[in-house]
Amino acid sequence: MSNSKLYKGSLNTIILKLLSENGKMYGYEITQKVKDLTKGELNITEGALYPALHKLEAEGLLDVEIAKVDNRLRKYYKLTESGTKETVSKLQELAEYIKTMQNLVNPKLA
Amino acid sequence: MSNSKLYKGSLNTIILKLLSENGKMYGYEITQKVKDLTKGELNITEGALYPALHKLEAEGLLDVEIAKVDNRLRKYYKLTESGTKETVSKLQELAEYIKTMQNLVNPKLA
DNA sequence: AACCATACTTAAGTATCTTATGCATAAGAA
DNA sequence: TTCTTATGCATAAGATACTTAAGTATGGTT
Repeated sequence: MSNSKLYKGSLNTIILKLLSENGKMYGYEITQKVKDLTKGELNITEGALYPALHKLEAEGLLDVEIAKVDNRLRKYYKLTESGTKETVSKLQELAEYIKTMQNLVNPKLA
Repeated sequence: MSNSKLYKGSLNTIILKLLSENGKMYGYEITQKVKDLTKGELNITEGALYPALHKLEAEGLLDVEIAKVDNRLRKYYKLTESGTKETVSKLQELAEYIKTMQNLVNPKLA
């Protein structure tokens, strides 16, 4: 996913947030979007992404819709209702994490 | 370490930064300091901390000094020279990670 | 006497990710 | 026209970082 271990644990948050912004996306599209938005700093590997999508679906946070474009398969994912709630919660967790870490690392601001 | 998976991968950064601030610390002290600074939000478990300290020592980033206080053992850790360098690098990574994630999650600022 | 705080250790299990491989279609370069 | 690259998904094996849990030991509190 990246050379920095810090990204461990943030993949689900990224997926959920992107879906909440873009309505529906397919896996490959997500990898490209992330590469784009981060100017190449963050590259999500397929080996991480697809199992993550399957798990989120199994947990009922995502719905799938299969499409065929140019004779190629695409699996579009979108948030379910509970997926939308989870997105809010994950984003709060991220904000909280960032605040906590800045507090630890930059205690002069505390 | 915490209910949020986001902390996965940031333990080493936390240890190194605390040592760079406080000169030398022992394991138990680190857990208490983190609990303090984060008002209880982040609790580092012993099962995570002690192996991490041993590994950082094995990598040459930390030096150990054993002390006996009140008939109890303490192992004080402090940064080596290369540990100090690594701390700088880890803190840069953290800043970079935060920037990237805010970009992904808050793209209006991009 | 029982419990909690201090202090360190380590083993077993889990989760997340990397690395690698595989399948399949299409477009572009050599 | 053959080879590479891009598109698109899937999954198994291994690495890593953590959780959970148990163990050892001292000392203060109820």
